[in-house]
Amino acid sequence: MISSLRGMNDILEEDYERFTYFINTATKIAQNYGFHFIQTPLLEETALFKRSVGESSDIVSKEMYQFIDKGENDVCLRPEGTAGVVRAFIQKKLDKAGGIHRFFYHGAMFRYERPQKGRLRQFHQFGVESFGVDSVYEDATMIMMVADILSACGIGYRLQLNSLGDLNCMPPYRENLINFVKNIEDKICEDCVRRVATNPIRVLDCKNTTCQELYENAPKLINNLCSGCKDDFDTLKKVLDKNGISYEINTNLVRGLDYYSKTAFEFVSDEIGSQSAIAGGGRYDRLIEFLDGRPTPAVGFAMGIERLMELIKMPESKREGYYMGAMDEVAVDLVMSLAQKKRKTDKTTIDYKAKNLKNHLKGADKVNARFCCVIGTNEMENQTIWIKDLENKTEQTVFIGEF
RNA sequence: GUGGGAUUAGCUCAGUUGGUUAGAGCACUGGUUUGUGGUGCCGGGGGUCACGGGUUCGAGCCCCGCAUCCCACCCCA
Repeated sequence: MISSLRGMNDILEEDYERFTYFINTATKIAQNYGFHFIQTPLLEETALFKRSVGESSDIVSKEMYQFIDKGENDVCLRPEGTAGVVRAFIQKKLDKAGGIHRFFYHGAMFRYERPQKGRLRQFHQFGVESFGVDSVYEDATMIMMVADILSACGIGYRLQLNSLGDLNCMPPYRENLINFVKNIEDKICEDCVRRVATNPIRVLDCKNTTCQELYENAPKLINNLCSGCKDDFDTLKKVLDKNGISYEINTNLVRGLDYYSKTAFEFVSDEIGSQSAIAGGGRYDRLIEFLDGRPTPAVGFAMGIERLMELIKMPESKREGYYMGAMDEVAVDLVMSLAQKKRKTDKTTIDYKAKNLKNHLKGADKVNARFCCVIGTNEMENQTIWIKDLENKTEQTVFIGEF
């Protein structure tokens, strides 16, 4: 037997229902916020992700499905969604056109990681990107949109907030932190030593308790923001307060992708194990110019659909459509052609075997049909069809011409 | 990539110190004295016990390997 590759799942039946329900719910909300769908390729030039996500990140340095194609292009399956959307934005010259452009997308992403609960090699994200708005109110809008989507799906969450600063305040802070950590380098764990070289900010959320104690007195970026970043962060908190969104400040919250600045946020769930981040995002004002576009402010987020799947509360499924069957062999052909007509307007299920009424009612119930329609010898004689409404438990017999 | 646990029917799981033909519930399927379901009763099909080796007179059970899933690290949605 051939099975699917490790970390790559089929989505069908119940899972597909949930998956679609989520996409539909999130799509409706994104549209209400004025966003438009964008679809970009699954395969992109490898350089796109090296430049946007950053070569120092684990995602790019060891988790990409990368290969040389038959035209000798260095390509890879997308490990995240933002880079492709930004590439499309620039390629369509929307950066030069100016104005505001708001997009949402959903689709498969690929990362070669060791799978566990909530972590797959092929997984799906729903994401949103906004270009051309530098107001921090847009950041608040992003957060409220995520909150709306999660609430609409009945999903509980905690929201964590941080500011990563900008070009004015981040680089000096970074130096500061590196100096602080270098002084205690002989006491920190191996991972942290490595982080100082690759992504120093990440030492702050090391899980090692010894490290945590050592970092307690480390400088915090939130206390070293420049006035612009501080004002924005204060405004963001104020807007969220006014709109009833509760949050906690997590000074150790660092986005793993290099392109983020200023606002960073993460929605976490306590119900799904260690892969607890269900949505994450923030501002990335410098990414468009990194990718050779005209400097354009931007902010976005992505949600991991598989991580949400088991948390989604689905509405109860309602009886729908028709079930049709014959109680006598001679009626099967008639049932078939009537059902074919019915399918033009309604969901219709046919049973091709002649059965007694009880079995047909059971069958109608099994497919969750609203109406059970049956033709037997009596009906054949009178050219009628017997219909039972399985919800109201009412019955009627109508002429075939009126069905 | 590192460490730990699990794997028996479609699903959830029993299976005694190694001993005849491996079980249950649900699901599926058929029947059920004259044409009324979701909720009665009776029957039926379905297992290379994940896979590959080994020990043994004999392995679902013990040993080794491997795959997948789960958990933690790591990373992140």
